[in-house]
Amino acid sequence: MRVIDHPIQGQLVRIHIVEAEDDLPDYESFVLANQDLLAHDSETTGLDWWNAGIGTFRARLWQFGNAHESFVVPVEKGHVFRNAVRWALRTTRRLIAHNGTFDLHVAEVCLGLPMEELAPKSWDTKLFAHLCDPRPVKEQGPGLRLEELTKHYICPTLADAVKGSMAAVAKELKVKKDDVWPIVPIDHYGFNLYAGMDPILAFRLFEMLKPKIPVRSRKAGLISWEHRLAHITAKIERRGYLLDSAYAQAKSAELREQQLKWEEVARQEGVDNVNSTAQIIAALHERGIKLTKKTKKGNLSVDDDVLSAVDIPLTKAIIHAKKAMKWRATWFDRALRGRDSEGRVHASINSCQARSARMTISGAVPAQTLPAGDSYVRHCFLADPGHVTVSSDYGNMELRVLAAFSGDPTMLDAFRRGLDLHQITADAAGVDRKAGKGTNFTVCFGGGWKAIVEQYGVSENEAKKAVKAFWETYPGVKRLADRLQREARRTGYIYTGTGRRIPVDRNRIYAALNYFIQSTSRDITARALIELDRHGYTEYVRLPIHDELVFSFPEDRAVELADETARIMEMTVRGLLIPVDAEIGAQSWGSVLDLEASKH
DNA sequence: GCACAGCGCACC
DNA sequence: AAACGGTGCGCTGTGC
Repeated sequence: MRVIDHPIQGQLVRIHIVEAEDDLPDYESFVLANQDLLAHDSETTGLDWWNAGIGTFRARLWQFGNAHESFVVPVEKGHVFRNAVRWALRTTRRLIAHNGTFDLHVAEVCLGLPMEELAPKSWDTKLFAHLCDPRPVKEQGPGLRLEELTKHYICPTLADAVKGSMAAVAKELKVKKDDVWPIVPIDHYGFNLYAGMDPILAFRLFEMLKPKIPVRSRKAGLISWEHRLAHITAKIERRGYLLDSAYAQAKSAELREQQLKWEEVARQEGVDNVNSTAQIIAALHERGIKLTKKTKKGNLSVDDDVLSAVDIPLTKAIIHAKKAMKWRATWFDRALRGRDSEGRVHASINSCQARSARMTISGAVPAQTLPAGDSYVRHCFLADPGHVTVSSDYGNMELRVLAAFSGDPTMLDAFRRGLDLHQITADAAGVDRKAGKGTNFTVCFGGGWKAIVEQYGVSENEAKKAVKAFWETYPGVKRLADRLQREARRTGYIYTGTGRRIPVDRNRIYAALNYFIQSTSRDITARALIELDRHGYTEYVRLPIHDELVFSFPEDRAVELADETARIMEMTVRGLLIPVDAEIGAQSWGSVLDLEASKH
């Protein structure tokens, strides 16, 4: 057994490195003495846990610890060590981990411990951190990553030292940071320090964060609620989504051809690299074209809007080449790269991520950003063999949430009687429906007339009229917005109906209404996932996308299952129904879009 | 050679 | 008085 003593704010903590079987009795004593509550973490060769079966992914170390002491076990050294870890995970009554969903995947595929066994007794410090303060570092928050939280809540220098230790290892081994994990020697000091410190920090964070969770959030049961949700999204990740590899490969090749063709045109027109804004600006200036639109940082912008307005072969070539590249790389190639041995792709679902607690979905299926306008990309995602895709979405979710919580009579009446809310806004302002719709959405986002002009191409005059009319037509919304802004100004926070506390920046008080609407909507979708899980439907869920759930149902029961799940998803909020519409497609996700399009 | 900021763009 | 909210990712160019 090797020992590393390392200071945390002047106090030494001890990391025990298990090297041989002889070291296991001490480790076992430690686990037994701490079996009521232990933090754990795993170090692996990468993040692609779904490749454990084909041997390209494996667990290397597993660590257990409390606030003062940890043990690092070399699971890759053989079954004796794997068994020792499996035993500890089973014996411990309560497990703490940071972003523990990942470790649950690893425990399942590398140790054969079902997620269903460990999840109910697991606490995730990332969820605790989010309930305390969801803001990322770049928005003056503590962040949600372990290093960031360590820096904010425990010790800034320690966070840098631990993070730096792996950076130093990468440098020493002359590889990129991301490539160090599979090759770093199992007994490397920096690696062991990094690994052994993790559970100690997670344990301390847990102790630190638990009392900081707002009383209202705790009383509302948000802690267990978020954990249940995280375990459901982990099961969705585990199931994965069947990829139509032949289709994806064909489309990737097709787009590559288009990309090369248009890049060649751009080259002949004087732009070697279509992704270089600098080259594009230079080429346009050479042609005497004046650019005026600026980026956020004040530089000249050459986005799609700007380029589309200049009708010459060069801009056309740039637009087409960039789009072909983006679609190929971001959708098809990414999905193909992420396939497991059965041709399925596994999204990474952060169940509680944005300031509003909205989920984010990244990795091989960036579900939330797949092109929605046409079915070209979504065709590559398939329901299981013999299944069909069903997409169930909430109708006007955010506006209904706004109506329900504001209690505004006009808005409530419109939804109850099935009237056209966008037209109501439009009529009140004396503008067309497009401007009315733009106003309804933009106000929900906290925007003003300028934003409506920008995004919906409405005239300045009309936009101003529409915003004024909005607030006059829906006085209940005004009252809700005012109340939330007052609360935010007074306390720095708003609370949602589910007991969630959301920080509101002083210089963006107007965002309070949007945070409320967005977060409440997220919680309605989250509630649906929890209820569906309770009824045993999670195996059919492929993805949650804000106000929509995508299912794979057996074809012969699709109608029945679509209906049952839609009824479970539906929710009445303060007397107003948030309805769900289930669209049944063929096997591919894209087919749902095609069928919808053919109806209209 | 790598990390990071900035940009542009896909979505709700 | 007015105020556009929330994301992830591929690429370039810059700075270390």
